[in-house]
Amino acid sequence: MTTIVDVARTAGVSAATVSRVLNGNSRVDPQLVATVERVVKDLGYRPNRVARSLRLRHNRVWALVISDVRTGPFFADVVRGVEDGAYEAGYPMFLCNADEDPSKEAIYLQLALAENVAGVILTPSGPSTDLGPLVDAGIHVVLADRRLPGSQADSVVTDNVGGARQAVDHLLANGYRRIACIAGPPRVTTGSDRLSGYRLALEEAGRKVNPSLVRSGDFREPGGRRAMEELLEQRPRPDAVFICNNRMAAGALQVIEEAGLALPDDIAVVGFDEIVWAPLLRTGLTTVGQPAYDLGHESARLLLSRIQGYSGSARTVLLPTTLNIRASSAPRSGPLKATAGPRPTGLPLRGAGPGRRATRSRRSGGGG
Amino acid sequence: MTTIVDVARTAGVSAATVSRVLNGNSRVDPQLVATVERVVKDLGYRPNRVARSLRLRHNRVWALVISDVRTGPFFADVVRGVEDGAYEAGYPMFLCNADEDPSKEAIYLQLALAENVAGVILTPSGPSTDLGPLVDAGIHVVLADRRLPGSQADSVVTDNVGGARQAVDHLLANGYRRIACIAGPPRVTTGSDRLSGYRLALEEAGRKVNPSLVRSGDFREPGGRRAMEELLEQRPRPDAVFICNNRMAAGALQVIEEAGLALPDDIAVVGFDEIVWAPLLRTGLTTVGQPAYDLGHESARLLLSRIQGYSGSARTVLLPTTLNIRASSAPRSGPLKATAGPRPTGLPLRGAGPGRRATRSRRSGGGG
DNA sequence: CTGTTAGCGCATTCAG
DNA sequence: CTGAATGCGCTAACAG
Repeated sequence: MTTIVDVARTAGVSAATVSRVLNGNSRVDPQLVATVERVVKDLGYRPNRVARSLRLRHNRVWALVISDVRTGPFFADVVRGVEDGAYEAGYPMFLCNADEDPSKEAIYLQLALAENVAGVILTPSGPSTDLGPLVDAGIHVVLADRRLPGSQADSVVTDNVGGARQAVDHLLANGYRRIACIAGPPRVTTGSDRLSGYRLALEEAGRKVNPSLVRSGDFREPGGRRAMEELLEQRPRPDAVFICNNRMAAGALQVIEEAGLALPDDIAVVGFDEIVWAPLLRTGLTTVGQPAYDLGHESARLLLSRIQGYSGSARTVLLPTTLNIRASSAPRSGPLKATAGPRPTGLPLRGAGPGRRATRSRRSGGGG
Repeated sequence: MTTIVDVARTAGVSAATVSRVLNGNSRVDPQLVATVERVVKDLGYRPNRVARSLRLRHNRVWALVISDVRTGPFFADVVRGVEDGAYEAGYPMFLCNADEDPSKEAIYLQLALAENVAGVILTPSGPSTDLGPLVDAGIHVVLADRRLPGSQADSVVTDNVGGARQAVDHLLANGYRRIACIAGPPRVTTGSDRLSGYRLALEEAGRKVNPSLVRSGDFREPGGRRAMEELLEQRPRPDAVFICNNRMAAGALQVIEEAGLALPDDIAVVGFDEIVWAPLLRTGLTTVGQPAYDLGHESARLLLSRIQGYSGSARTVLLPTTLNIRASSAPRSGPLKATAGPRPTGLPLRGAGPGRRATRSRRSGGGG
């Protein structure tokens, strides 16, 4: 391994001079600069980042602590957004899968501390995530995807309440009345916010929330399966279901198919998170799309601005969702058993075929 | 920030002693051990990993250099497999998206060098990837997913040749005769190996490869679209297509749908990479599944064994693929225009409906 | 068993 | 403008 002193020796200068030309923040005789640069090249010298970090007392690295890269395409896209931002800014990035496990998350946050990273982008595993030690150590933190009530960190989230509300509004408008919800885990804000949106939409429409139509999954396929199985046992059966993420949707759709039910006639479905395959499904799946890549990239941008010295109060970036309407939520056909509430409005009979692929976008507050 | 000397001082011992109790590789008076451990706890002392790495002259970190986390579920699963292995072994991991770009890959490999990482798991961007500097520096390298002909590194790959051959065999057996191929980029072995498998299957069946039925994409959706558009212009049209990864399959399926063609009657399809949504597609998609997570995890295992001192010659782990048969490749119906070759065998008429979901597994050599 | 000493590779004083 | 000296926080020699 060739060090800075090797370069200094063969260039006939001191290590300090080499350091100066390498970092270019000090005046050095152009002649020496040339010599040093040539020697650096000849010897293939690469500064040792570990030594540099020790000396500088800060480490040019970020840590990204998320739940799981595998979670549908969503987190993978977020990761890529962050990685691009980190790369552009010249920071490598630790990838840490906390896996919804607070203790694993804690271990990774301690790592961030021990590595003295420049910043952390974090998807908190729950409300008890403790940012204190990081903040005390002067390590910048940006929350991505999930809020952490009570914390003072910058955060970037999608409009979960608005997106969910829009989805349920859409189902109501299309004539569905017993709308179920497969919600996420309540301890994370993506879980609770989407459920809030569902509730809000129903309440605003003057209908009350039927607790037996709300099931809570864990954002994974088996949870979606279980929840859907339970919902299908309800009598009367729900005529629609809003599913709060794509992995649960995959599980739920399998159950629906195995039960021999058809979308949307037997049951309408709207999922959360857009997927490439949505239009290619047996019945095109209506989804609430999130700008996952942007979410990651925006988090990176906020982190970078903090690292570069911005010290205003905590910023919250709210990203809009998109409702991608497909056949799985087409207007209801058949008789309406006016279950409750008003609004037996004139409803179009089965308008949208599988070919319909309208996309509406809406920017909305209310992220809470 | 509290350092080892702070601990030493308040415990009334030397820094060396603190270091010894922390690393536990030397005998220390139990009484002192207790004192030190309590002080460590009281002060919330966390050893500085950067300083430790500098002193030890090796960094307890891995670098994972892959093409793109977002590439379908495949790389995300690989990443997770690696991450789990790294976590279990107590190593954090840099995530580096080389993005099929040799120069970006080179930058990340230099980073690995400058960070003096303990090991690198790499999906080479092409044949010119240079492992030399890493090897010279004593940094262990494991190749994952793609081979690097000429290198001496351990590698973990799936049986791309065998998987592709099996897919095409399956299409042949089901009566398809003009079987097209949307191949990956030839500079990576996953691209070339799958194409080889396609060729082998045809040749073994005594049919020759029609170059106008082979298109090469870039493993992404737009490439799949373009390739499929070109293939559909061929006259006579191909009656089946083998698509070498899932993102290209998504693009290709959209084109097929837009053209108003039905699977498998107008054209049969087999894709590479299993996806959760495959059984839920309009026509269930037959896929060649790869054990992506295992691939990552196995790579981690090989890397760890090297780090722990194993120094035998290069190992190659070949992982089996699985053919997941669904409706998109159901036995051909309709007349056979005996295009060429023998084998106008008696073929069953449209056996498998959408409900069929048989799965065959086959272990096979020939990874080349 | 424990403390003292030395240095990992680098950037930054402080003199010159 | 440049070089010598200093120390980031830690562990490994070496004495004691």
